[in-house]
Amino acid sequence: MGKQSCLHKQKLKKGLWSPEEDEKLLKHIAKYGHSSWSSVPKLAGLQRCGKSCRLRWINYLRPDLKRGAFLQEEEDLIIELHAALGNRWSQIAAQLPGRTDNEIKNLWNSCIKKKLKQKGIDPNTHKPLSENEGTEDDKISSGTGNLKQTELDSALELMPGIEKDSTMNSIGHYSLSQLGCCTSTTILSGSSNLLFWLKQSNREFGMNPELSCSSITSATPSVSSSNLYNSMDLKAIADLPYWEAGNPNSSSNKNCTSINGDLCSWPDLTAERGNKYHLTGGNEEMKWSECLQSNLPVSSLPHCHNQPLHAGDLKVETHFDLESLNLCFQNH
DNA sequence: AAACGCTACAACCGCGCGAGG
DNA sequence: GCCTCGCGCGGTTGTAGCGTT
Repeated sequence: MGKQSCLHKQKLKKGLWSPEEDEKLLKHIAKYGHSSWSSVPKLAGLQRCGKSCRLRWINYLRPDLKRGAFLQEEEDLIIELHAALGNRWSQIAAQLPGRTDNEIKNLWNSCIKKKLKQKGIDPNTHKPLSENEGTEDDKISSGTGNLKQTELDSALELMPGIEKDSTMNSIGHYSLSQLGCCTSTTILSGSSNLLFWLKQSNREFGMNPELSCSSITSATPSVSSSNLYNSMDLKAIADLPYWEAGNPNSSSNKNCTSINGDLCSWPDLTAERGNKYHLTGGNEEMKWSECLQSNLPVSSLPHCHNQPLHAGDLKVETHFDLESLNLCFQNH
């Protein structure tokens, strides 16, 4: 039997919140904060459960909420993020400042789904409705919040020099959203190499220094919003020879990607790749979508320093060989 | 004016997970 | 290792408001 609803524990009020209740909750949180939601109703003098108070605060009363209709740009971003993340509403919401997961979920179910269907696009797969077969079977069953196999396959298509092997599976898809700029981290199980790549869809570049892993010790590799990309073509950071997993802080092997404290670095592959994967850019303007489709040497691509990033501008996917990742965590 | 249907939004519910005892 | 508790997430249901008949 599942847990009982908090409303069963005692006679608590359900349904819509009155202005008086809102005021009580607002006053209480303004004065004392909400360190423990379970104690909020009692202290605030509300006949509600803590869960209900939390929901009311997050979805309605929070001062940083953006009210009003969604902009077209926001809808576009939601569709884009949903294609990458699926129904991970909280992760999607984290990319839209002032919007709640509930709000986005409602918009999706009541509006966006319908619009996509009208355009002949399956809202679940983001593919034309006619191509919709076997999607359930494509899902990978292990791990947390997995990519669909089809998503993994299409992502791997973006990886120059990477050939998918039969043991390569997505086992986890973790949010970087709390960091503001990036959307996801994926951990690959069974892949032989440590892989990084960045893809951005339909937006121009604007990013700057240094990929950084700021929470490697918490088993959720992530990218700091404050120090991002040294050069734009992170898709080139792929298919590295191996990762010096046993000693991530060592700089002895310059050909390895390494994690050194908060800094994640990668080798200049110029020599090995005949300039194809050179990580420093040129001065030309180019859209990322064009980069992905081009075979241009990366060195001819723009090098954008100190340009502002906006939520949703980037999709960063960081792929780790699981075994190496575990070793890394042990070493921290 | 009343009944009905539709839509968008608010709120609830069950579950999983992690922390702490 | 087990249990309890609190939190957060995603799915689902409830409800208010509006338009149509």
